[in-house]
Amino acid sequence: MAKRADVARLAGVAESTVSYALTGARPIAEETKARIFKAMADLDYRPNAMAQALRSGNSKMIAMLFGDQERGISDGDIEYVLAAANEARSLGYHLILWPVRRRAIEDVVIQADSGLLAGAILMEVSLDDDRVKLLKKHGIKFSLIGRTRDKADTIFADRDFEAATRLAISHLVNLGHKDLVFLSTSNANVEEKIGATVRSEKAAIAAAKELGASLSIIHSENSIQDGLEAAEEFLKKHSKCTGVVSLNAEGLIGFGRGLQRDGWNIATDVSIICISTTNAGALAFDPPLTTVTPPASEIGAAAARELIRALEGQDDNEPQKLFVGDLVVRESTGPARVGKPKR
Amino acid sequence: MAKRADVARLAGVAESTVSYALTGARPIAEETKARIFKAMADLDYRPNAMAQALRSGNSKMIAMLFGDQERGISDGDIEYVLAAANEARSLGYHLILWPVRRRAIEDVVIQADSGLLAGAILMEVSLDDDRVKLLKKHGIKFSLIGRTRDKADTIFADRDFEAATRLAISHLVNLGHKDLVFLSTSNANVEEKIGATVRSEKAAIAAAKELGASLSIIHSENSIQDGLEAAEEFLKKHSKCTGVVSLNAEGLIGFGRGLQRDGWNIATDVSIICISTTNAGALAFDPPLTTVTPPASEIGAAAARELIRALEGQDDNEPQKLFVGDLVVRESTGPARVGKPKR
DNA sequence: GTGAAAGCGCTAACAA
DNA sequence: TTGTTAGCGCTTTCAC
Repeated sequence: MAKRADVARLAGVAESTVSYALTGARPIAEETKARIFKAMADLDYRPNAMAQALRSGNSKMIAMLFGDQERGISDGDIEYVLAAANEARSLGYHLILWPVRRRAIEDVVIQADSGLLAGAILMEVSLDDDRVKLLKKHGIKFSLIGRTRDKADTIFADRDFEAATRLAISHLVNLGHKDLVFLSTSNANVEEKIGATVRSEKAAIAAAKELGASLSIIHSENSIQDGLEAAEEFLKKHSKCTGVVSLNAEGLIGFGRGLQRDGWNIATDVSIICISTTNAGALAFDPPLTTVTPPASEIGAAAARELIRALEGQDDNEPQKLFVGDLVVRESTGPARVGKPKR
Repeated sequence: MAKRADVARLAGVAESTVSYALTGARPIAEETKARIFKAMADLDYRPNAMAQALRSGNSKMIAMLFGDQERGISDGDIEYVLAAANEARSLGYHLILWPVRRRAIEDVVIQADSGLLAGAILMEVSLDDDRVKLLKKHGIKFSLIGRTRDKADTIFADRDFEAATRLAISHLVNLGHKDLVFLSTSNANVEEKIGATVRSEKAAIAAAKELGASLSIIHSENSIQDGLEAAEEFLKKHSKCTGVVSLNAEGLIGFGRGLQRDGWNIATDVSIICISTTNAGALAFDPPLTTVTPPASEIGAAAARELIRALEGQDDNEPQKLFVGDLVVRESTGPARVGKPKR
C-alpha cells in the first residue's frame, strides 16, 4: 500500500504538502495540488487510518454498549443500533458493537483509556444509572439512548413518553373510551427502573385525568406468559374497561391472546393501542395493532450524531432531544363498545 | 495517560523491557518484572491501542457487513451479530457494525486498504455473491455467515440446511404425516438466490422421497401478507396435506393465520414445523411452534472465531463449519389427522 | 506557497 | 538478561 511519502515523491513535493492538500489547512497552488491528486490516484493511495488515529488522538470509534438480556433483546433494538451505525459512518466514525453486562462497564473505561474508543453510546438507561456515573467520573464522552433522572451535562436522545402516551390515550378518548387500562412493564426492580416505565405511567395517569377517563394500571413482565396472566387480571378486575394502552410489547401478545381465548373481539369489544412495538410487531398482531410507533431510527441516529458533534467540539448541536413517534391507526382500535362485550 | 516510557522510567528499565514484560516474548528477571508491573499499576497504565495497531499493522477491527433490508431485517439477525461481537471481544478483537447495501461494498475495500479493518464478516450471502469475489480479488480476509456455491478457500459458518430440513420432515413422518407442503421463500430473484432456499428445497424433496411422503412446494415472500396468500394457495390446491414445513418465518405468521381463519386447527388439522424462526418467534405463534431452531449464536461466534484464527495465522482451525440446530417440539405438531380437517 | 523535521506510542531487530 | 534505536504513517510547528 502506498503511503504519504510515496505520493510526495511521485508528485515531487514534500510529505507535508500532501497532507495540506488533503486537509486544505493551508493554501496550495492549483498546479501543485493537481500533481498531488494525480499521484494519489496513480498509486491508489489510501491514508492510513491507524496512523491518523495515533497522531490525532482520535480513533473515530464509538462503542455501542448493548445491554445483555437484562430485559431480553427486543426485536426493535436492532433498529436503534443500525441507525446509530449508519449515522456514525456518514460522519466518518465507526460503531463498535459492544455487548456488555451492566456490571462489566469497567472494560469500556479501560478501552477508552487505551485510546481505542472516542466515545460510547449507552442503551437501556435506568433512571439512576451507575454506568453513567462511572463514565462521567472517568471523563469518557458518551450519549444515551434514554435518559437519567439527572439530565445535567448529558447528551441523550430519548422517547417523549409523555407525549406518546398522551397521544395514545387521546386517540382512545376520541373514540369514546372512558374506562382505560394501562398495561405497563414490571415494576419489580425499582432501583434499576427504566425511565420509560416511570414516565409513561405518570403521563398515562395525568392524561386520563385531564381527558376525563378512568385509568387502571396492570403491571406485567415483558413476556407472553406474563401477558396471559395480565389478561386474567383484566378479566377478573377490569372487564368493564373498553380501551387498553400498552407499553409492554411482548406482554401484549399474551394479553391479547388471553382476551381472545375468552371470546373477546379486539377492536369491537376492546380497543388496544401499543406505544412500544415496531411496525413489524404491529403487523404480526392479529388484528394489526394501532400504535404510536417508537421512532427508533431517529433516536439512534440522534444519539450518534450528537455524541460525534460533542467529540468534535462543534456547537451547532442539540444535545438533549426527545422524539414522540407517529400515531398509526390500524385495526385494533375502534369506537368504545356500549354495554358488555359481545363475546 | 501514562505511556510505555513513563513506566520504563519509573521502573528503571528500558522501554523495550516493558514491552517484553508485557508480551513475554523474551525472558525477564522475576524481580525486574515485578518492578515493571508495580510501575504499571501505580501509573494506571494502559497500552495505547492505536499505536499498537499502527506498529503491528493489525487494527483488530472486524467489519460485520449487515445487509440493508434486502430481505428485510429479521429479528433473528441480531443474534448472529451479538454472538459474533461477543466472540470477537473475547479474542481481543472488535466488531464494527457496518450497514451496507449490496452494491456499496467498495467502501469496505477502501477501509480495509486504509488499515482500518483487519477483516470482515458477510451476512446474507447468495450462492454466487459478487461481494465475495470482490473481497477475494482485493485480498481482504473475510468469513461468511452462509456460504457460496464455490466453497474453495472460503471461511464460513452456516446452517446445515439439509440436516435441519430432514430433521423437520422426519419429525412429521414419524407422526404419521404422508402429504407434506414445504413453505419456502420467494424464488423471484434467481440470480441472487440465498443458499438457504435452494438447499432446503432440495433437501426437502430428497428427504420426503426417501421417507415415503409426498411433498409440494409453495413459494412466498417473507411477509405476513404473502403468507396469507400462500394459505389461500394451500386451501385451494393442497388441502389434503396434513403437515407443513416452513423455511419462511414471517410468511408463516400469515400462513397460519390464513388457515385458522378458514377454521383449521393447527396441530390437530395440520401440523406445522418451522426451521427458521427464533425461539421468541416460536412462542409468539399461537399455538407455540415446533421448530428446528437455527443455532444463530453458534454460527455467529464461529464466523468470528474462524476469521480471527485465520487473521492470526493459526492452524488449529475448522474454517468451514455447519450447524444443524435442535428439534424443539412445541404445540404446533401432532399426529396426522385421518380424513378431512374437522374445521 | 512550500519544505524539513519532530514526534504520536509502540515494537523488534540488533547489540551488548 | 537487558538496552539502544529505527521506524510504523501521519500531522503540525517552525522555518524559509
